[in-house]
Amino acid sequence: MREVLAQAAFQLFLERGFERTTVDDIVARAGVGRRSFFRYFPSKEDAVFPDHERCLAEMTEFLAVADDGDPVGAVSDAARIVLRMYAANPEFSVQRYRLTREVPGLRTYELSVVRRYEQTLAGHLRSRFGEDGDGALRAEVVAASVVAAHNNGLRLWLRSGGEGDPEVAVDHALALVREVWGRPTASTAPAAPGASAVPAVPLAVSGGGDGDGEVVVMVARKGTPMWRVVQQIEAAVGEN
Amino acid sequence: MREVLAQAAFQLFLERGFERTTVDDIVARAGVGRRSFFRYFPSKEDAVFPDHERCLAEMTEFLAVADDGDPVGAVSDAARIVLRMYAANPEFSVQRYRLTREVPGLRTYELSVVRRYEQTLAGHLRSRFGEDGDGALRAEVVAASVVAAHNNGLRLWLRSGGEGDPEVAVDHALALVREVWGRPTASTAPAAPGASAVPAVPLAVSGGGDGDGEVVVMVARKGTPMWRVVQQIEAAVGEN
DNA sequence: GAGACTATGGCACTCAGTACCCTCTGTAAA
DNA sequence: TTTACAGAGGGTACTGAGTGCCATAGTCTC
Repeated sequence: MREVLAQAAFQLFLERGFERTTVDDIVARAGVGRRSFFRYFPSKEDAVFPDHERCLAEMTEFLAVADDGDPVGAVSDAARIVLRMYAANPEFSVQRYRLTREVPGLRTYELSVVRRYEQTLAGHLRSRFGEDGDGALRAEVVAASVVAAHNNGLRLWLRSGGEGDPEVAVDHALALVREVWGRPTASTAPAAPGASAVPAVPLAVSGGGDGDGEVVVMVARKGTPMWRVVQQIEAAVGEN
Repeated sequence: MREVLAQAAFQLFLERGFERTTVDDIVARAGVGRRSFFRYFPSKEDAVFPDHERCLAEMTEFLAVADDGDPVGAVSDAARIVLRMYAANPEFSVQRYRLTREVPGLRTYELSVVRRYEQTLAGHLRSRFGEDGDGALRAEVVAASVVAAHNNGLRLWLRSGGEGDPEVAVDHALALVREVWGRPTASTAPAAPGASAVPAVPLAVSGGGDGDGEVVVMVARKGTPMWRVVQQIEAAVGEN
């Protein structure tokens, strides 16, 4: 029923445009009563994004059981859930993308959906980073970065007409975020030449009198990726 | 006229709530015809944010003449224009914030406004970073980060009831973004204790045979803020 | 078969937003 | 002084989204 309505609605949106299609048109084609439409979709816009609710639930569930050791990695993987939803129906996704670009109401609606994803990610990061200090701030900025990177890669694929693998563009975009915000794991971070062969060796040397006067000497090859340097220093200096 | 309508609308929204106030109520209180309302505001929501259009124009103008040497700094300063608009009317801003939090329709509307700011910032960054390669990607991620940081600081101030100076929270939030995405300048970066007294001393020592085999030794006091460490290393290792 | 529960349809209503046309006022040309 | 014009505001009627309420039909339970 829900499926029938969503398909009828989408067909009509493509044929006549979103605004020139009334709910009466939709229910007429679907062969159901008008009242039933609003039982399945709270608004006309919802019929265009019938699967986001499910996807959001999936993301929430994923994050609930996610590995705690790498929060940024976890939210990046969570973002990939959305990507896979789009990739599961390339043709539909591309058509919807073109439709959404044209209709201001749909663009606004999509913003609210994206915002819910972002808040879900931010909530997870906040619980890991801690509410105090800059925890909440970092959580929101990282979540926004992940969403922006994901959407950049996704749009690249959508604009191409859904050709090829969208994962490559999104992986690349997310990697850029992780380079600055999080510790990449071996599975997703590109192996940097030299970095694994001659890893940076943090070496703490007791210097002055008080604890805060300690001096850290860090050695790295020139060409070592910045994330790797930061990773090592943070481990030695201790998050400050 | 526009002002009269906006004030009448806002009064009623506070008294009865946004959804329980009709446009007829507003024009009745303002003493004008219903048709006039929609001449000045395209929608009921617009009456809640009467100054964003002007603010967006101001931001666009600012970026057009902004210093090109520090794009991230320029968009951060551009974001502060929005902050100052809020800070100019603390009472109004706080009341509107509380109203917006309660009404889903207003939240969605605000998202679309924020999105336009973000795209303005991203457009400026894109023109500086270049469209090719990761330029567009970086532009969008940085713009999203700046907006998220700005909004975090702004919301902190709004939740406090508009007490004190909102600039401090926003400056701090934006500084965090600049620590990872841009080079902080002396004026915006907080002076870290110890960092200025005993600055990190990057020291490049030629190591292996080829240029890539060079080794960088970096010395810093324990307690040095991470952004300062990264800043020094980047200067020595050279952006990689 | 009575009662309860669920899915669906129908009807009437509110209200945002728009199209069209009206009046009024001020201004400038003849 | 009259006429022509323009622009601000007002009025009316309409479309269409979304909601509340009730009726109906199928289904399950006891």
